[in-house]
Amino acid sequence: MSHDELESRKRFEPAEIEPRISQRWLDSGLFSPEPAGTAADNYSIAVPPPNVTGSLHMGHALNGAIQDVLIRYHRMRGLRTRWIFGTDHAGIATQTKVEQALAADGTSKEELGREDFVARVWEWRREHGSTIRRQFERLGASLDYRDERFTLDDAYVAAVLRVFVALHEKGLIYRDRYLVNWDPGSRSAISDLEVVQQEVDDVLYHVRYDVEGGRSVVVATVRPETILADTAVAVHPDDERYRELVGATATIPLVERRAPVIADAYVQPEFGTGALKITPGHDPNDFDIGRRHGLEEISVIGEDGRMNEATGDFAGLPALEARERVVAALEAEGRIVAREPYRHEVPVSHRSGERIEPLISLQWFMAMDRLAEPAIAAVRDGRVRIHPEPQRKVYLEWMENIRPWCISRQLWWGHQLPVWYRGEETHVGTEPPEGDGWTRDPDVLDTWFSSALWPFATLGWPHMTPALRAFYPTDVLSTARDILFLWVARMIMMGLEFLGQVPFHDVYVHSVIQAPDGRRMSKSLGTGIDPVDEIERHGADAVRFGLLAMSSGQDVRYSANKIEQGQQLANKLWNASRFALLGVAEGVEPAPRPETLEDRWILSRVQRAKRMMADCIAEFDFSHAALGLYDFVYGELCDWYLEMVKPRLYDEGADREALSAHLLFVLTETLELAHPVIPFVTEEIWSYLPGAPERGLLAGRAVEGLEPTWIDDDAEERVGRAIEAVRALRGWRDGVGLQPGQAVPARLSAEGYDEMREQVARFARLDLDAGDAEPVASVPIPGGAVEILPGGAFDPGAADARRERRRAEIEAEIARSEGKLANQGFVAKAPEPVVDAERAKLARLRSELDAA
RNA sequence: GGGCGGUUAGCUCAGCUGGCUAGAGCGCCUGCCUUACAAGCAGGAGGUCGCCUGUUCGAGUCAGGCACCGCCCACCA
Repeated sequence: MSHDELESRKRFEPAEIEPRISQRWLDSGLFSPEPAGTAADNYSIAVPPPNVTGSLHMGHALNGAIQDVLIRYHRMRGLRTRWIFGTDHAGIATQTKVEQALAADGTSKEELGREDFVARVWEWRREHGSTIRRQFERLGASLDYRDERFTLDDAYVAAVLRVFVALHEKGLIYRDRYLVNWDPGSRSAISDLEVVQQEVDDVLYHVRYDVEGGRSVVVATVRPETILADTAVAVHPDDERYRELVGATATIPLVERRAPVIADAYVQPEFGTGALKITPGHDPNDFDIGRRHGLEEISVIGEDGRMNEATGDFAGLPALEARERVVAALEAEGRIVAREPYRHEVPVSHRSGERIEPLISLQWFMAMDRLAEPAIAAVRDGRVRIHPEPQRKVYLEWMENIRPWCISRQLWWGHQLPVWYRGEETHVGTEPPEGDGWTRDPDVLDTWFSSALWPFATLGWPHMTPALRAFYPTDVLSTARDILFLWVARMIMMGLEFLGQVPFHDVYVHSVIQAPDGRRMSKSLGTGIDPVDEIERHGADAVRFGLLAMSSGQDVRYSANKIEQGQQLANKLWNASRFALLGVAEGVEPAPRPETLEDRWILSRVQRAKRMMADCIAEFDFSHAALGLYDFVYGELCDWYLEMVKPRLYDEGADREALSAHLLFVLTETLELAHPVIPFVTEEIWSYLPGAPERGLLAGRAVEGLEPTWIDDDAEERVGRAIEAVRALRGWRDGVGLQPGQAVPARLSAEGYDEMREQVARFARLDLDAGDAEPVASVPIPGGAVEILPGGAFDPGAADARRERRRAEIEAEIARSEGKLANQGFVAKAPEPVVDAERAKLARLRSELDAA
């Protein structure tokens, strides 16, 4: 780490530095603390486990940056900190991916058989499962990579089965024939949450059914093929038109089935014909109506999406083809009364994109209401805080209307149900039953079932391990909004049920990053931006900073220039550090040794910045944390303090020891402040600080909180005033055409510049020892003015014009202020401090006008 | 259909419990290669805060309505 090397590295080059720093962190073991103590003393976060076959997208990168800020910040507060890492087996997603690979090889999972197929998926995981881990490393995420978990680890499987069996014993998990969302794409049932609505154009057919006594009724439907499964016709109880028909028997066309005309308030008299065909076997509403009226539940469409053997001539046809044939047959009988184009929303599988086929199926369900109750209470009473606030309401709303969860999936990749059958017997247990002739239920559990156990199954539950004691409950759960119900709510329920404690104290729901044009970022739309590419281009610090800076309580558009801003910050800090490190006296260690007003000022400003950071982190306000850091580094440290310090630092004759110590101290505090946001550049700079090798990694440093005695209002006021004066003077100089380098003879006639006189003169290039000639111009500054003396080569016309413009502005503002103060309502009703402030402002403006 | 959020400079966004002469970054204009950084420095232009009503001494900030935009939830054939 030689002086020369530092001298030559004029830019921060993330590509060459980051891998090295990353390796040092990994080798240090810092991210893998020994479990000790209890969760109350420690800090932990369980990462939302990415899909094992996945790769890093913007959501991961943002969430990674957020969690890493929290983790690094708390680790640097000296807490034993663990960020639990692992991946999710992601049932459908992974199975689909491997199936596609098999198809490309000209084979299929059926050809392989279940056992070989599952072996293939494990192989796939060995090959592709570490991508996302390496990508998180590149981001600088200080996850515990040494203790990686997978939701199909043996121990994890044991936890899942135990939970299943326990809930079954409590009667909360049960098997039922029920209408489920059947996804013909993955050929599995899926849960309500995996269904999305999609708008399609359909035809609404009006079909005439015969009713006994030579009467008839016309119903409207978009799915004529389900007529074959109709078991009733329903009308509204108050519908005068059909009053006579209620209780009569209708005949279902084509199948000639006798079916009652029933009255049910669900029917909307205004829609269509006001009469509704009832198909309990293939429609969720009809299913409910059917159960209310004790109707038969007939299935005509099978799990393959084709008409089943009960449909006679139609058997074997895909439902859509059957529709045309059914319509043709109805047409032949003259039963199609009308057809109208109809645009509506239909349920579609989120996974496969195929249209959901509601059908009755024997599946396993979990009753949710009893589990939801304590999970609602935990959020209501604040044991779990959800940020930002609106999400809390969304959570409660959903939980209060929770419905049973279909947990069985007809897949091969996942946790196979711990259920065995033999004839009429059913055995549910963590161990297979005794005796012969048992077959295990082939179904696996919904992936989210195992994810629900994540915060404790990763820590060794059901055993009370040191890790579980040390890190459960975790502190924060940070996630995207789309899995608040799918995952977060279920973790709270399971945590409370099995551990008796909430799984985390705070839930932070972060922004969704949209494409720059406001559309969703997605591969298929071509709107995705790969965070790894961005890391390569700009560095991990830049990407972290940028994502944090653009995040907020709501969705945001991706902003490339925030990433660039982050890169600039890293580079700025790097160069500011070079300046300090190359300029300080040899052999001096960092220590607070303020000698001058500006030394006190910067010390005070650093404390303010630390307070800002602490507040922002406590409020999950990451964009202000990042931008506040930027402001401090640019607007205070670099623009002013480093510039103010230069003459002293460059004065070879002076004793620079105190200044050097203080400068290094300020740098140290800045690095500590910045590290959670931009860990790489700060760690790199840290390694150059005198005495750094003995102090180890910055990432592992336990940092003091802010020191309140260093907050110095007096220094802030005085230096602040000098800064304002310099700005005014620079603006004036520029406005009157003075060359930047040219000194101007001037006289300072303003209050409060005792210690700052020389600095102001230097920054504004004033020659303050220019005698006592009559001034030719005057520049107002706080507390008075700077009078410009003859001899400066400036444009007097421009100066006058500028002065006039300024005077006009001030006069306008004075008029406004006077008007306000003349208003009796204002003086009488506004709070006293506000009125006083207004009076002070008016006085200030008047003196400014005098000076101008 | 219900709920939530947004609409502030050319762009992306800040503006907490009402007191603002409305800010930042980028972009733009002007001037500077000033011995940390030209991926830099200094200065500057640029906004009737979506629209309408109201509350108030005072509204970007609060209330009501309207108009767009986005998201979530929901079983109208």
